[in-house]
This record gives sequence, structure tokens and C-alpha cells, in this order.
Amino acid sequence: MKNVTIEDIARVAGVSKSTVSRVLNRTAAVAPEKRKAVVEATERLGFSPNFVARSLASGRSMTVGVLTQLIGSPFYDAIAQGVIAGLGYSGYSPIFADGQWQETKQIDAIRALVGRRVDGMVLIGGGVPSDEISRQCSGLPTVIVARNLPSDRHHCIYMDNVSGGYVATRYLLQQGHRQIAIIRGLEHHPDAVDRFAGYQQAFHEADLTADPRLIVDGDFSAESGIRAVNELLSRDLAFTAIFAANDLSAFGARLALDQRGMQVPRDVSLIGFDDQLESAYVTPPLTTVRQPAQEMGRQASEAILNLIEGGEFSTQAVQGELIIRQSVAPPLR
Amino acid sequence: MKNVTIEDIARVAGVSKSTVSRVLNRTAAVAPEKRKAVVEATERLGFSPNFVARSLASGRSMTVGVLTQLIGSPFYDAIAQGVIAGLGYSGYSPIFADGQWQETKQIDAIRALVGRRVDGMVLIGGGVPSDEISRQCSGLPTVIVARNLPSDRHHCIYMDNVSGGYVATRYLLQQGHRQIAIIRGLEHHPDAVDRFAGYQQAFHEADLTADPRLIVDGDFSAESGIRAVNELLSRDLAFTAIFAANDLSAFGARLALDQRGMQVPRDVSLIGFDDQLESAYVTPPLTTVRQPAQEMGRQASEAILNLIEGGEFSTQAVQGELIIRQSVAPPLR
DNA sequence: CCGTATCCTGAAACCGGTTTCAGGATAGCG
DNA sequence: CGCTATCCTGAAACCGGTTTCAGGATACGG
Repeated sequence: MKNVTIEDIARVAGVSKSTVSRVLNRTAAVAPEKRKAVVEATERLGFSPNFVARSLASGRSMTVGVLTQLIGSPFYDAIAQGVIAGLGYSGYSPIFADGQWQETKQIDAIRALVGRRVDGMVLIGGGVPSDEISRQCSGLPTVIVARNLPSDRHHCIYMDNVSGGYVATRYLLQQGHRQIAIIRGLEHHPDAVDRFAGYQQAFHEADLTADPRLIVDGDFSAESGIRAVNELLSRDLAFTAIFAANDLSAFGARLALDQRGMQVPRDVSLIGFDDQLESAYVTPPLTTVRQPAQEMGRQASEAILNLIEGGEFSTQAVQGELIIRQSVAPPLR
Repeated sequence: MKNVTIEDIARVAGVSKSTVSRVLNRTAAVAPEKRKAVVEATERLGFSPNFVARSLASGRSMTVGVLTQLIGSPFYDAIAQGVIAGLGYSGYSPIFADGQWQETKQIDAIRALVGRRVDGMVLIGGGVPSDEISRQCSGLPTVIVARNLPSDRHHCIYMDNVSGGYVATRYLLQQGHRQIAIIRGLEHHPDAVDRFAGYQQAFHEADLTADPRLIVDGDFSAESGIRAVNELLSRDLAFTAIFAANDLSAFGARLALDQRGMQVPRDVSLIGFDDQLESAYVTPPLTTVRQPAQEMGRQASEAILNLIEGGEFSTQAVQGELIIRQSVAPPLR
């Protein structure tokens, strides 16, 4: 019942604690016969080292703290998954704390992780100010995912949302659309404002101006996609295409259009943002800008492992990729 | 730079380590003026206790191990989310390890978690044999989610998949369908076999027999939904409804039908299983059997917290709820 | 006023490992 | 053969807390 400790092994194998530790960690040469005795004792007693004690003694917890913003958003979830996958069998385990998109909770969560003496930190999204992060995580390898902090004290892996918004809009323009409605995400969410900036940039570059009445605010939810379309339709304005803040709100938009008897892409073209798992399988398969969420998470954990070992890393912007499926067509007339 | 320890506080406050510990944990009465001195010193030096040392000394790690099977399945992800949310601000943090649906990896993962001296364990899905679990987790509060182990040594929170499959099929039968195709999940996956059993039970109860040629195997993926429909169509059999293994494969099925020019629900009715986030927003909104994944995860963490405190828990089956939307209609003729 | 119960407090042991340090044994070299 | 370099090894310190234990101070009852 009682837990087997390194001391038990030492006694059984007839050596000292130090020697057992050396065998277990291959940290120094040990005479073959003693090594054998230790290995045998280890197996016979079914010993598994106490991680906690090891952490305390060695100063490394073999743990990476991950701050999530658990809103059940497919995009952020996918990043977290990527982080878990990326840590794989490195020996490090992820430990999670949740910020719920509230700054004070996020700071608390970071503190809790630091208190657990994590060896590295991955911050997914969130809105903690740059210098607060520096303060809390000083001396701790830290990678920030899906967010770009201008200061170069930080290591970020973020999506270039301006270019993503630009690419999506340009594609619609190229297809001949001129009245392009946009369903924006949360008003102050940096991703949303960047995508909107890209939208404007595309118009500007084509020497066109976007109709400001075709701009609707949303909150990245499917429900907000429905509301947005209903609002657009009630404004009684002509539009031939919709650029949605993300795939989820595109789904909502698609449904609302359907309920009004409008077909995608025949009557209205639709483009999303994210390329989440389901997007390839809705009808019609959704044209969208792919954000490599899983890969970003995976990259983040690789970066963190690298930083922990003393390596270097510099902020990386990843580019969105336009995924052309069947929800966009040239406007009818 | 150096970390502040309890000893520094003791020195500054002019008391002993023990007293500091007592103040911090409210574990015994301390004279008001000493308490004040300690609190002040704590704040002035910006002390935050070392969780690792605390864990080692107290024997509690304030950590709950979570075994996931990271296949990116929306259903399992939602459970994990529920677990994270349920732990909330209990002071316990979840730590994850991944089993990848491979038995040896799952056992390794459990060992790794046990080695970290987690105070409790949540096993999501997976296929580790019952007595292996007992062996690895003996003496450790353990809750198994989304899986039902017959032995009552275990605490399980699982979905009653037989009744879920039954409810879905009965609904289709009630609507007048007789040729009901079923896209099964992985052949040996217990969830899949249970749902299939429910399907058969519904037929049996209605004194009907299911056409075995309308049974197709899949693997819970959207792609497998597409393949299944194509296969059914190529077999040139009549069917008026499809019961898909899960929502994701229902999406695939829906897309494949669409590509063959068949409309849902006019030509073919479609019912899924899970009720994932997107299902309410696809066209037509998917009728499905709701599995309360998040709630199950949340319940699991509540159960684990309770067990850790010495409470009781007994295995719970949750019933699926039929969510009627618009993908099922009576057959045309 | 004395004996005892109660309340605080600090010293020290402890949790289970890692790591430093010093010493004994052996090997290598002149 | 003697001297130093190298290799192994165990004792002990250490990581930073918690908890036991014993003792001094104070309060209380008789």
C-alpha cells in the first residue's frame, strides 16, 4: 500500500540513495553490478519516482503552464489541442488554467501557474497587458499564441489577420462582387479589427469604397451570424456577398439566408474565417481563410521546449491561406 | 530575482517558519501582531508559496490528472472542456496526458499522471481494461467519463448509448420510415455497438426487422459519412432515412446526398448523435440525440472533488435527449 | 496562591528526491 | 614501486514547505 521510495530501493539493492538516483537518471557512471541490482529492485518493488520530490530538488517541474480562454470556441480549442499534441512525449506535461477572457481572472490564472513552478508558459489569446505579462513571467520562458504583442520582449506566434481579411475580400472583389457585407467580430477584439482593416485595404487597393451600411457587428457566435443577416436584410440594402468574422458566424449567416429563401452561392456568396473541421462538410462547403490553429499550438509547444533548453525564438506571423470551396460564385448579374 | 521563500518572510517578520506557515494556511491561531507582521512581510516581499514544496510536504498536489484521447473529436473535446470548467476555482488544476486511443499509450499516460502524484484522476473514454485501471489507480479517486465499466469498483459517468440509439430510431419509425440506413461508428467501439443495439431494439419493439443491407460501417469522421452514403447509393437500395453514428458523419452524409441531388429531409431524413455546437446551424438544422458532453465533464470534476474530500459517488448513466430540428420529415410516399 | 488547562510558539523532523563533497579504490604513468 | 589522475560511492546538505512535539506564558478554577 505504502509508496515505494528511492530509499527502499537503496536498501533492497544494498546501495545508497545517491547511487539509485544516478542509475535512474543516468547522471553518472555506476558499476555494472550495482546498476543491475538497482534496476532489479526497481522492477521488483514496482517503483515509480515521485515527480513532486524530484521537481523540488531539481528545480524543474517538467510542466508547461497553458492559459486558455475557455469559451468553447473551436479555434482556441484547436490551439490548445495543438499544444497538447506538440508536447507529446517530451516528458513535459501541460497544466491548464482558464482566463475566461477576463483580465483579472487571467492574471490570477497566470499567478497560479507560476506558483506551480511551471518551466514554461503558453498564453493562448487573452488580453493581459504586455508589461503585466513581463512582470508575472519574468525569467520564465513564455510564448504567446494567437496574439501579437508589439514589444519584442515577447515571443508570439500569431496569425496575420490583416492579410487574412485582405485575401478574403480581394477574392470576393476578383469574383466581381462590389456590395460585400462584413459581419465583424467583437468590436474591440484585435482579431476582428485587423480582419476589418484587411477588408478595407482590399477595397482601397481596388480603388473602391466599401459601403459603411454593409458593416454589421457580431461576436463570433453562430447566433450573431443569424442576427447580422436578419439585420442586413431588414435594412433593405443590396449585397451580393458576405464576409463573416469566422466560420461559426458564417454558418449562422448561411442558415438565416436559407430561411429567407436565399441560396448560397447563387444569390449570395459567403466566405468565412478559420477553416474549422466542419467547414469542409457543410452545404455548400465553405470557402474560408484557413488559420492553422493546431499547427500554431504545436509550434508554440516546440518553441517553449526550445526556449526551456536555452534556445532562441523570434516572433512569427503565420499567413492565412485562402481555401476555395463552393460558397463563393460570381454575382448573378 | 531570487525567489522569496517562507524563510525570508520568517526572518523579516521576526518569527519562525512554522508561524508563517500557520498564518498562510490559517491552520492554527496566531497572535494578532505576529499575524500582521507576517502578512506585511508577505506583501512587501511579494511572496508566493512554492506549490511543489507544499505538495511534497503535505502530500496533496492540488492537481487532477485528466486522460484524454485527443482525436480532435468535438465530443471528447467538449468533455475535457467541461472538466476544466468544473474544476473552476476549486484550487485544483487539471493536468493532461494523452492516450491517443492506444492502450499502451494510455497506460503510460496514466502512469505519468500517477507519478505526478495527482490527487484524483479523470479518465475520458479510452480502452484500458478495468483491472489495469484498478491496479494503476488503486487508492486514487478516479472517475471514468463516457465509458461504462461493469465492475462497481469504478465510478463512471456515461451516456446510455443503447437508449440513445433506440430513441433516435424510434423517432424515425414513428415518422413512418421503414428503410432506415445506419452508419455505424468504429466496429468495436462500445458507443457504436450500443447505439446499433438501440437501433435494433427499436425495430424489434415495433415488430419490424431492419434490412441488414442498410448497415454501413464508418469511423465517426465526416469523411466516413460521405463514403457511407456513396456506398449505400451504389448498392442501389431504397432508403428513406439515415441514422448517423454522430453529427460529424451526419454532416458528411448530408453533403454526399446534396452532391447527388438529394434533399434533406425531402428525399432522405437524417438524424445524428451528439448535438455538437454546429448542429443547430447547418442547413437544415440537424435533428439529433443530444449528449451533454460539457455537463458530463463538469459532473466528473465535481465528482472527483467530492471523492477527494472523502465523499461518495456512484456510477451514473445520463440519458440522451432527442433534439428535434428540421432534418427529419415523414417519408414522401 | 497553587495546580492545571489552554494558547502560542519555535525547534526539529519530515516529505522524497538531487547534488555536492570528500574519500577509497583502482588505473596509468614515469 | 610510488605518485597522481580517474572512477565510484556514500554521507550529508539541500529544495521549501508542513506538521509534530515540547515547552513557556497566560488564564482559569478552586
